[in-house]
Amino acid sequence: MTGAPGRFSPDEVEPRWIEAWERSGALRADPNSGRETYTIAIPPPNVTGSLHLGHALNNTIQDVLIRYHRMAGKEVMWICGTDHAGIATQAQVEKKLAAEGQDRREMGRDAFLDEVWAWKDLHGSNILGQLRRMGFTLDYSRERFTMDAPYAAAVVRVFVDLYEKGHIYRDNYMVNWDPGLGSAISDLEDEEREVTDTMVSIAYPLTDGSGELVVATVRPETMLGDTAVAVNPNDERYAALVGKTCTLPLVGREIPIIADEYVELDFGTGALKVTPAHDPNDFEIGRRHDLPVIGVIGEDGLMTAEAGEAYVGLTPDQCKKRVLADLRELSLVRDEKDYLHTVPFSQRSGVRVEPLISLQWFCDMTALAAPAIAAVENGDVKFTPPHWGGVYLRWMNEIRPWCVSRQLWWGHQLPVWYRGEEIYVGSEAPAGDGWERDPDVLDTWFSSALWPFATLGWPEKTAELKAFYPTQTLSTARDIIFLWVARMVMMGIEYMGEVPFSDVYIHSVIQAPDGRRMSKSLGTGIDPLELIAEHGADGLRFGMLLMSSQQDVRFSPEKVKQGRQLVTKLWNATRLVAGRGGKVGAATAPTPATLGDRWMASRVTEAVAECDALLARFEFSKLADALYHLVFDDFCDWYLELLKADEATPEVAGDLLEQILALAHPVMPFITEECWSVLGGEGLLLTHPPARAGAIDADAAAQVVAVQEAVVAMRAFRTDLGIPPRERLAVRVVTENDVKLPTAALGSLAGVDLVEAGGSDGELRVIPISFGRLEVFRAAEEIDVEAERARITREIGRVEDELKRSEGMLANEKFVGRAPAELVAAEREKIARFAAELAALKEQL
RNA sequence: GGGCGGUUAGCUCAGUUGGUUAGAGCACCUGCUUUACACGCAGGGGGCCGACAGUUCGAGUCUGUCACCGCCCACCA
Repeated sequence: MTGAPGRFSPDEVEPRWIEAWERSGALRADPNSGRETYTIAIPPPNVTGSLHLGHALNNTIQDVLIRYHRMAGKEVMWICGTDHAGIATQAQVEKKLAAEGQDRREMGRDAFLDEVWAWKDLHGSNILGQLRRMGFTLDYSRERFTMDAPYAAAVVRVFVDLYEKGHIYRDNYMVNWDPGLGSAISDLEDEEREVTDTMVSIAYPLTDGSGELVVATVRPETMLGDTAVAVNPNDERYAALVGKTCTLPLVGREIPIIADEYVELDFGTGALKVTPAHDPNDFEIGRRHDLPVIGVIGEDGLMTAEAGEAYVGLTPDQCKKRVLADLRELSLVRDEKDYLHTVPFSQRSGVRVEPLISLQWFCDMTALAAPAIAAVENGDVKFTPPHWGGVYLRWMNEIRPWCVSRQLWWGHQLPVWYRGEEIYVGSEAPAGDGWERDPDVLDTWFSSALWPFATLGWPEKTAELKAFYPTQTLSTARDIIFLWVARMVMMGIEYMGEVPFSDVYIHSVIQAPDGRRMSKSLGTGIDPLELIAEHGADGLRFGMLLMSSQQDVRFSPEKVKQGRQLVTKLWNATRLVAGRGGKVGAATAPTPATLGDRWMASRVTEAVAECDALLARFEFSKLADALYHLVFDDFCDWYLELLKADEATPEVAGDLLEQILALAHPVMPFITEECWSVLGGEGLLLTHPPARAGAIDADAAAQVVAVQEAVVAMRAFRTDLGIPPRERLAVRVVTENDVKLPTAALGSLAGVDLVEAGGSDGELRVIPISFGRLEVFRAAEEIDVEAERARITREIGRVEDELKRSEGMLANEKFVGRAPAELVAAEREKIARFAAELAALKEQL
């Protein structure tokens, strides 16, 4: 045994079992076993990342499912691996280089990529080590990485294929440009922040000298790229101006005044300056009216030569000030006021997103989306909780082209070559001289989208692919439903002809205890490794499950502590059972003979059914709660007390504990494995058959419930009257309605001596119970009259309240007339019982 | 602006198809060195279930309105 008496040291015990599980070979999936398979593909963590609470929760959920199905005899495969995480990883390495005074542009692409690979080799095993420490039984022997050669080949193949099918194309389009990163980012990678800008009204003189048109803008610097002014076609104020031109101040360009429905009549001045190069809406207006596109902000985030000599090279902010000063000098500023609005910032670099027109590669998603929409509508893919299916469908039904190119170096370089105006897309460089490969790489999510089948060897027809695709369950947080889940469904259907998973479980997001998001940068992060050090991996796993929910929850360390306490409890229960000769691994289940054994066996049966049902519905917090109460309340508080009183047998106790350990193993693999071995278990609980469900023994259950009620009533009686727990009391049991009260059990659990009628000395006190009464005989001098009066008075008050409530209900004619008859009858019965109790109580006063 | 989720004990959360007496853990109070466990055992206090209105014999549960919190989508310059 390990640790001080009553304690259990996870730090000493847990690492041993991790080794044993891996050594056993049970984590390696066998595609040829012929057994029914159960597969989960892990959401691949960032290769250089480290474990956070999101991983702890999500992977605990997956490990519970994996272990549960493994014990159930399935061939399980938990696909293991990591993601190259283009932007995040590149940023980490660039930061490190910057600290050393280096810059990737100076060192060149090849040297930089060498650095990233070196970084990956150094930090790449970190997170997998941490996942191991949590006890997660991934198939580590088949670890995959999204940049491994075979995986990369699959990525290229898909890109080329989508290009050949006409879904992938190159286009000038407005993208979210991240000037900090120097790359386009997808519209899923920005976030809104509130900003107070100045809304400026600027007068644009009409070219014919007949007046001016005042436009309102928060970005005066972009006026340098204006190619029109738009008004609403129904705006009577400006109707006469449509078709005329005005002269763009500072630039002198003559630009048309056009009518477009997009312009709001009642916002600003009702006249909108149109800058197709720098605003998504203006870009659309420009396309509709065939306006020229003049880019005045470059990909470096600075003003271009197109902005004019006076402004080139300035930042947009500097330019804004200069433009405003120049306009004021010309007396063209008509109004300035503060304006609070939200604008997009890059989640990646934190810099304000600059909408720019840029030549990028896109993937049209409409064709791919159609079957993926159907798959959710017809239930091939089922979301839990279900409303996320609706969220998925709303997004899919309005899906937009996906900008798949990123101006990064770390990632899958586009399989695209250029020679002059020629474009070649293929897995190898085309023949001939002068071809240059596109330097851009693919959005990381492009490769992630292939995860469920590329990890299994696709496009080769591997045994693994045949055995383990499609997978069964995908567990993830909601923030990547669009980025990842939807795209996996689309790609899975396109390339495998089948959805990649049948269930998507969306778990809650764990917030910081104060309700803010958990993040390192906010300082609200909590390190799972510290929690493991303090409470063990089992405690953390249990705590995370208890916190898991359908809604977001705040992290509460008490839940982890609760898990730790359950670990300790199991450990101590095991010591007791082992100390009395209980063992596991009986060839045939011992027959429960005593009442205690029969009852507990029945309870275990119920618990097994309950846990099966909860797992099938992904109700993990209820699963953890059910295990907790099974162990604490039923097994320890009642059953082991019955065992001590010889109302249960060690043989059965060992067997029932075995079932409980098997039931709890998916949740708390370490402690259950340890207890199992202490109790003489052969082999590993890891591959043990699941907890056995026997029969429900209603008779035993009824008797134990009766004992429990009587024991609790006795204990309360003692407490109220200040009778020490050790003082034996003489009690006579009187039951009604043929209820059999197992008196031996009652005597030992309540610490009383049972006596027969009339034979006892002392004063009689009556404790009412639902099926009769307990009569307590005590010597007059031992009775604390004050305490007794207080107790009885309190009881009378309680019963009177009940009586009043019941009578009130029955006095209501409508209730009696319309409520179901059995409810009314039940209420009448209650009245009779309360009245009898009340009378008995009053007699004692 | 649209959509989704939430608001239950001091704290973190459960509450099945509406049934009248709303649960758990932690925290709190009172006992207890009961021979597995003080990371324990026993007993106990604590809630007008966000507000208002409605449906119903009966509402934490159903309907509507409102308030506040969170998230997603769209992004009126």
